[in-house]
Amino acid sequence: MSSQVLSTQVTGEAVELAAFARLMRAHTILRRELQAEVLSPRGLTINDFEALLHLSKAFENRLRRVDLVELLMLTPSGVTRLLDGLQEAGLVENLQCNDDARVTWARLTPDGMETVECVGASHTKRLQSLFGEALSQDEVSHLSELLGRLPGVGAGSCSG
Amino acid sequence: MSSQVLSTQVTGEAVELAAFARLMRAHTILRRELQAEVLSPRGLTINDFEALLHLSKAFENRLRRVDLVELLMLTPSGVTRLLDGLQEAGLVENLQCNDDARVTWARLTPDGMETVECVGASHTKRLQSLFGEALSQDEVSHLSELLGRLPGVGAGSCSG
DNA sequence: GGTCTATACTTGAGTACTCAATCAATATAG
DNA sequence: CTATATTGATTGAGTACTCAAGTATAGACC
Repeated sequence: MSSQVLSTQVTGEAVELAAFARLMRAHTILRRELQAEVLSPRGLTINDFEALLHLSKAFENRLRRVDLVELLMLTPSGVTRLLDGLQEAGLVENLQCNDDARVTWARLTPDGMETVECVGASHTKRLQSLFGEALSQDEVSHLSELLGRLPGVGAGSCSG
Repeated sequence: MSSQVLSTQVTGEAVELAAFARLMRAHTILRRELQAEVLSPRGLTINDFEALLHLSKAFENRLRRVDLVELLMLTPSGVTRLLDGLQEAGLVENLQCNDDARVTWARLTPDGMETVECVGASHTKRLQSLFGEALSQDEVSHLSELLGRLPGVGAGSCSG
């Protein structure tokens, strides 16, 4: 039992508290940066883009509402409203399901496809520069791996 | 040049993309967990609590609006509205500044002090259990350190 | 077949923010 | 001392969500 463990427990300054605070800050900083530099010019939010991205990777570029609920970590109503906006922008279209009349697919339009490719490139580039400013590629991988071990986090990711 | 680097660059599946996605997910999961289990029962949001926490650590338990803007990563208007709520709840009070008539201090009331102590304990406990489920204490420290190196993240933290 | 629960999704109301504009008090410059 | 910029804070309007409630379809049991 190291003195470090002792001191963090006695003072109440748990490492978990600092880690959480930094995670919150990192989230806000990265989100704002991407929003301002990459997404806002195209009139998209982060979740708009993430939805398009997931659709672009999905079979036949279509996904059910519930799938997006899980992938984007939104409530069903949140997804409904998100897709309302993307439909109005012509990036996504509705598609009835023959097997189950309850579900309506959200499918990427050609416009949506083009958008996700174009925006995705600068999104990734900006992200690489933000992370790369401070961390090596191995460190980014390690960060990703640690985050992925947190309960529920690994589930929705695509790789790594 | 390893094949790993090659493949990530060619496919566009950059590690940074995965790291970002996981950071987003981790943020949402932790935030919801704490909101539901710890804060909601007391009618507080995460930022409410963080504001109280920062005030409790500040000199004479008081802080200017602009200080909270920096610490909580909110806009000035966001802080105004946040403090409106905390004042109504009787956890914070306004205090005019003699040196500079533009600033109004936000100061913790005794009620606010009690709240931050009580909520802070279960907040920390829940956080330790969430992180502890998946990560060793060293790994949490490492995670925190990596996050702290991201541009702008380290600035507002309180420790190590 | 008829009931009963579960699933997919939408709607209305409310909230926690944001941005843009504004105001007042303070510092700076001539 | 006056004009101008800067800083601290608030307000109105809009947004991206949430929760609670509701509708419609699907599947399960008897």
